[in-house]
Amino acid sequence: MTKRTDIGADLTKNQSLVMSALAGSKGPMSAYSILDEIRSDGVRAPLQVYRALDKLVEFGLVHRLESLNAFVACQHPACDGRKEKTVLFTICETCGGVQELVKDRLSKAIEGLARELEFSPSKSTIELRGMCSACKTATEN
Amino acid sequence: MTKRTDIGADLTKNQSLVMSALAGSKGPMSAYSILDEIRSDGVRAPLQVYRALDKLVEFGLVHRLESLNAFVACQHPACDGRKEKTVLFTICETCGGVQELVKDRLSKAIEGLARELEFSPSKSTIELRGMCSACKTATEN
DNA sequence: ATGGCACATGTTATATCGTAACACAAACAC
DNA sequence: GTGTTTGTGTTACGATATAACATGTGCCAT
Ligand SMILES: [Zn+2]
Ligand SMILES: [Zn+2]
Ligand SMILES: [Zn+2]
Ligand SMILES: [Zn+2]
Repeated sequence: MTKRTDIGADLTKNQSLVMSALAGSKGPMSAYSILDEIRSDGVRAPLQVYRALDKLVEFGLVHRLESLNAFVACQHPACDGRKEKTVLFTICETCGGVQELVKDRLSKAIEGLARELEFSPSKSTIELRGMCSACKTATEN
Repeated sequence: MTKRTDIGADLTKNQSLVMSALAGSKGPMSAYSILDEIRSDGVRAPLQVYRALDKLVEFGLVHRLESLNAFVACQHPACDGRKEKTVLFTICETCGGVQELVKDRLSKAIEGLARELEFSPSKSTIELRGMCSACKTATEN
């Protein structure tokens, strides 16, 4: 009961439930809001959700947004699996929308910096908070 | 009792206490560990610490590390005041050391990306977790 | 087959991080 | 003085995350 090479395939029961909740959500979800969604499926305790999230993050199917204490389903085809890439998130504080990006120039800049500092990153967090283009045009009414 | 144009000058009592605790610490501190440090000075409740931290962050004297839920005194002369620059933190998971950097290449990459996406950032969070050079050489014994 | 192992699960209790709501005091503007 | 802003103090609570312990389930080496 494990393989996971296909997106969403062969997850355990709790992992599937958490994944579905996230995949069905427009924006990021907190662990507790995920729990509320899947209580009806028999999940009762926060720990069950956190454990599933840990695995999903490890698999690269879910990302944690540190500045929100929340989680999103991976939107980026290039994350495919646990390959460590430098991912950036934009988070619109008006509509709550999150966009996930991998940009070569940015990755290069980070890698170069790490080399220069002789710092070995195991994980990078890059989050931009602000206003997305859609909300901006909506405000200019 | 406010001016703050000089580092650390003219902070309120609670702000000074929090600032001193942070300045005297080698690494980042959680709000509650700051509270423990300054209980002896008459600060009793978390809210007093959080309020002081909010102001200190606003002044640019303190930064919040989102991936740690903790705070550090600003190490970077160029942060001088509340000027919004793109700051990056390296966080060593072995020794707990934090380094704060402002790098032009990185700032440019972020700015370019934001322009390209028509995203208007109000705040950026860039944190690299990993192992610092000192801990690496210490491990290669 | 059976005992051992790895891994997922279930459950209770607790730790840690952060804020709402209300009251009061000091500084300042007019 | 009176109103306004800003900092403060206190209680209570909400939100996020983990410790500790017990159970179940598939796998597989002996
Ligand atoms: Zn992704
Ligand atoms: Zn938006
Ligand atoms: Zn700084
Ligand atoms: Zn180190």
